[in-house]
Amino acid sequence: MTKSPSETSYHHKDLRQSLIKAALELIAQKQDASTLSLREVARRVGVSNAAPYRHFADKDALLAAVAEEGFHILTRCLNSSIEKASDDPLEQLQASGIAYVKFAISHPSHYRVMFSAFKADNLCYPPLNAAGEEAFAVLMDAIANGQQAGKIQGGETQQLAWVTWSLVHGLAMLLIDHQLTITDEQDIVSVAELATQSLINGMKAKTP
Amino acid sequence: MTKSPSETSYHHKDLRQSLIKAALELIAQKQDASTLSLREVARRVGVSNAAPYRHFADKDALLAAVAEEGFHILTRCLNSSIEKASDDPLEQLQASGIAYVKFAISHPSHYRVMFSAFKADNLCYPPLNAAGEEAFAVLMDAIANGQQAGKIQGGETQQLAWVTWSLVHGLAMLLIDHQLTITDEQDIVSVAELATQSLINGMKAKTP
DNA sequence: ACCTGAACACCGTTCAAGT
DNA sequence: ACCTGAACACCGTTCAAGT
Repeated sequence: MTKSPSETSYHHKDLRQSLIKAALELIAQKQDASTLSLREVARRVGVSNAAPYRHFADKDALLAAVAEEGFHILTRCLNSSIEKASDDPLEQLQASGIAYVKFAISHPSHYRVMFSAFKADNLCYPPLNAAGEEAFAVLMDAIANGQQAGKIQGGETQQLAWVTWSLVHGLAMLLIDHQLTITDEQDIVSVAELATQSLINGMKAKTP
Repeated sequence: MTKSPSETSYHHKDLRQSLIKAALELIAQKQDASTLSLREVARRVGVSNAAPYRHFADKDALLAAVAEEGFHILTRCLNSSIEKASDDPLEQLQASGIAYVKFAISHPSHYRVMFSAFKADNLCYPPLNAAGEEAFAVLMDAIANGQQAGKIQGGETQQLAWVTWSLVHGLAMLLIDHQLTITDEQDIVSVAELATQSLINGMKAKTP
């Protein structure tokens, strides 16, 4: 009986993917992702301290891969919330904003890693950049739809999308870091509704 | 000539205050405050690794003191922006929002330390909590003034303040972390104006 | 080609010992 | 009372050496 390479303590089928998976599992268990160590990830996979360096340039590169995965999941959450909403572009925009906040509070540590890894001006991790822009594009498209339907004020679509992103990102961060005195899940959704409702109201096209 | 205690390599006049000051200086120099080490702070003050532990329980306690100082400065910035504004409560609210974002981008590392240290539900550092609430109270008062003047919709003042805080905090964080493709100082102010203008517009009392 | 073992330069933190 | 020196248990990262 010769063991297959994947069963020995030596070769792994795909150590790269195993490391990302282990990092995700450890991050999900922690309330503070900054305490995650590369050695800890290696230990969980059952590999030496140095092994990850065959697949990632450094710790940041692994976290970038983890962040990329997070943006893909976020994009799916946002798209699915829009599909579930009505045909009204304004309701779609609000639904995606609420879904955004819900995603963040459901995966707090993962969300923090996403936003400590993602830099719009940094071209070190192109797939991460693409994943981040893909998620942002959902918000931006929702606003563009509202503008084309004449329900949102015209003009700088990108700037309005930045403003919307700021609102949901800020609320998400304050909630994740326990900087608002809210704990009840329903109260969180209420504030998210008030926030998105207020901003969208303020961005509405002026009815003649 | 006997040297005074403050001049020997041994006693300091006020090592506690010197450590906070050194930490602030080091943080101001760094773009990433998470790389700040306690040993580095001790080295800059010219004291042993263990010395800080006579004045702070641990590294977090020093960072809490640094964060507290940050919230005091922020409070002064917000109040001063309101004093400079017109009598209109809505303009005062917008001015404080813009001042908030300007403070954050002027002291990015300090701002990050403030929001990684401050926890509304954590009573470990009461002075930090008080300083954080003091800054938040400026925003909340501005909104309450707008409500009393009949210019902002009535109801949950605290929730509206949370929403406003979310907007400026989110914009601040996205700017600090270079997640928006803006670098020009004037463009930043433009977005901050658009953001605060849009939200305030959406929170306005309905004119009969 | 892929991984290990051992090493280097750092941490945060503790504690006996010095003044 | 306040600080030092040395130690402990951790890191991230590198590199010769193993398979």
